[in-house]
Amino acid sequence: MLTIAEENYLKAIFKLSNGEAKTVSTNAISDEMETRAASVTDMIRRLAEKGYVAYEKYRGVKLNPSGVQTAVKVLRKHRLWESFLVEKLQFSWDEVHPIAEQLEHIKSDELIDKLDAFLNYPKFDPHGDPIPSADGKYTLRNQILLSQCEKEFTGTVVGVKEHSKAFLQYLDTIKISLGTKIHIMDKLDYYESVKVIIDDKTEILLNSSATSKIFLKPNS
Amino acid sequence: MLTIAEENYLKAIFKLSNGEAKTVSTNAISDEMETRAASVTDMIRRLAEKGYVAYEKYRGVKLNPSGVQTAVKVLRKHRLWESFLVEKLQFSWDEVHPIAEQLEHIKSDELIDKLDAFLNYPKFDPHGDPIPSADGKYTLRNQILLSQCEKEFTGTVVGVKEHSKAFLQYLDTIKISLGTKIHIMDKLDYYESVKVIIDDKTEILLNSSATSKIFLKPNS
DNA sequence: AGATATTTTTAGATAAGTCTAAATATTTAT
DNA sequence: ATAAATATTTAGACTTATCTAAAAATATCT
Repeated sequence: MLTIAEENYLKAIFKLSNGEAKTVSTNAISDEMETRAASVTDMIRRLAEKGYVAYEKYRGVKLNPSGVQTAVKVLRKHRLWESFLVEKLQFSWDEVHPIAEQLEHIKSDELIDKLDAFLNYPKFDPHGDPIPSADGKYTLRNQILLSQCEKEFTGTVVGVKEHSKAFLQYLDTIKISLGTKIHIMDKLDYYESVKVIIDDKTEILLNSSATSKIFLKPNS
Repeated sequence: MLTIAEENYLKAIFKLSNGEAKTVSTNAISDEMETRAASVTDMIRRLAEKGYVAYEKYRGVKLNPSGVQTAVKVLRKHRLWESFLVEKLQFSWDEVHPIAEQLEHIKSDELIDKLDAFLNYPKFDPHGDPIPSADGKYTLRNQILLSQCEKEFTGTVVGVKEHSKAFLQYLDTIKISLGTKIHIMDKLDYYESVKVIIDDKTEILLNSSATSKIFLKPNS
């Protein structure tokens, strides 16, 4: 049985390899997890012994199938719990991440499947991330970062890349949430700023720290 | 911040001292927690240093107010989660204990209070145990063990003392659950057996291993 | 009260997970 | 292609939570 720390490392490696079996460096993991590189090396050796990752000294680490499976399951749990917190307990989307970080490590397949059913098998969580089904499958949506959209593009917010309270509250204050319609009026050179209209109403200037974290789906 | 192990020790001490500030022995704790006495001594020293318990070498341990408060809070969480699992996720009462043992250690006051509200502030959990409110108060019901009832007594099942799957499934097979009416027809000497009628229908012989674990409330 | 039994504590070990500091390997830049 | 910079690993230490075996304290029994 995996420990919480082991699950968190697998989750981080999965995140850094974008879900694929890409090689990830020790430093990238230590950055992501806010630990020291030496700790990462230790843990990776343990995970390699248990067969969850393929590891070559100085060459980085790659998830094995069992590692991918575990990471996806933790992600499924995290996102289902976030959905529960928002849908059933009236939490706002900026409050749920740290609580779900704890809940995602509860061990019970029956629990997570019943929770899934209780929530009516949601496909996406409150931040727009896809929720893997019990068999580990999930669909990546047709989405594009706001920062990569052209002038005159119109789309709907379907996800965010960062889940920090600060960022999500900023989005709240400028009235951006999942489902918000965004039209790009202009792209400025100044700090890669983008002038947009929100829900056909408010005109606002967004800089790259926002536009690089907002996913849009093209409007039909 | 308390670790899971520390919370579990406080919970065990609370249970053994029947909620009161009674002194508990090292061995009693090691029995309850299925660890060795030496481990208990270690942990108790740590809890004493942090102020949760009063400890005198060779004389046992007693919860301080902060220890009682912590234990009650863990109990509140355990019982609310059990209620959630049964009421909302359709678990049966014999499945929820081990899952709640995990969930009771999730740290978030807001979570537990919102869960309480979502469940509509239940007073008792699926095993009939009282659920402490947010301020730590809870009511002990007027209840008596079946084994201590006289002949001709009639009462309603309001709680069970043991939460193991085996025991609860046994109660299921003999059609005893919370709310079941029980009338005592006779008390036999043989293994302290008791002859009862269940819900005015089924006559059955219960031995002490059952009667010492079933709480009844007198019928009016 | 003294011998024996029981309980509790101490001492030393182990595993997980982390750290710092130093050593080593790899990459980059001239 | 070699020196400098960067990345990674090793070595050794610490904390938490556990264990076993031995020592010490307390309780029990005649």
